[in-house]
Amino acid sequence: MNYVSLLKQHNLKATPQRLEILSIMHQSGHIDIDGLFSKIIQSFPSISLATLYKNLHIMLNSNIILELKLPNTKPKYELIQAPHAHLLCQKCGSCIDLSLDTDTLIKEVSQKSGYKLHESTLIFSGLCPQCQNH
Amino acid sequence: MNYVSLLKQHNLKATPQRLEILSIMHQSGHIDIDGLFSKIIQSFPSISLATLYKNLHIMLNSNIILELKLPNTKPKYELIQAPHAHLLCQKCGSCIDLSLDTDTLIKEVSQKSGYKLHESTLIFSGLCPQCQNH
DNA sequence: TAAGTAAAAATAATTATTATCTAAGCTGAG
DNA sequence: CTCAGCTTAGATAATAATTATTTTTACTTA
Ligand SMILES: [Mn+2]
Ligand SMILES: [Mn+2]
Ligand SMILES: [Zn+2]
Ligand SMILES: [Zn+2]
Repeated sequence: MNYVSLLKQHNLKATPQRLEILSIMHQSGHIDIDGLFSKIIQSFPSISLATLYKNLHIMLNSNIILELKLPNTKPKYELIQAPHAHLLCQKCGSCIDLSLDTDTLIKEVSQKSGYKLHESTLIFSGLCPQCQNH
Repeated sequence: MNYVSLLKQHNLKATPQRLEILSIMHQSGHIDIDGLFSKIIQSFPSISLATLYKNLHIMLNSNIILELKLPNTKPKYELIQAPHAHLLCQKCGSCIDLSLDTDTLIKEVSQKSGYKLHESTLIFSGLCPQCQNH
């Protein structure tokens, strides 16, 4: 994926810092502000949390990334892809994607409730396969 | 419901402040820290946010109440009842309960993923019936 | 090149949350 | 009943998290 054009599509300058944020997110999948900071500071030693927050907000508003509010932790950020659910391990703290047919679920709930629904946040918490053997 | 015995069941003292917190939550359904504070201060003018946070944490740990992390707002708190999903209106900000068979959903996801799941957070966002007519 | 713009950097300010300390209230042993 | 022990509210301070402001740098283009 070409992040330069992704940013330009949203009328945002493709600065090296922003490209690195997106690249880190691509590698990490789901990452919180501190994880992001400790990684990006390696290539941009002078960057500050303020710059990071600023860029996260800008990219959130442009719908390039999304913010995942999870129980018991700081919010995590990820690149926007197809809508999906999340699996959380309460022991090791891992968070992984779960492809799930959110569309039909949303339609069902829309009918049932009378709401005109646009999005869903579906988080399932428990023990991942590894953590079950301990 | 008798909040005195509810608290005692969890080995917590049934102080007037805690009882009032629970009573406000019962009336309000879903309420954030500021809403809670502005209500409770009417009956307990000397209470502070610190006391409020302290008691929320205690009751969260005892599983008397739960914390709902919603997009774009401060977390809301509610009494623990049967597991359910939530409907969020992006226009008026309302948050209401949606009874939904979370059990079968959890079972499906457990099978599919290999996780041993204990709980789910299901939030649907969109427009409530009222807000659709504007 | 000079002007205009957008973003990074540096810093300050604000807000949100947690920690510490003291005093008050309840409880149960003697 | 009374005192010691324990829990909590209240008061306050400290920390953490986020946002705002200002200055500097870099890029674009006329
Ligand atoms: Mn994801
Ligand atoms: Mn609810
Ligand atoms: Zn795990
Ligand atoms: Zn509405």
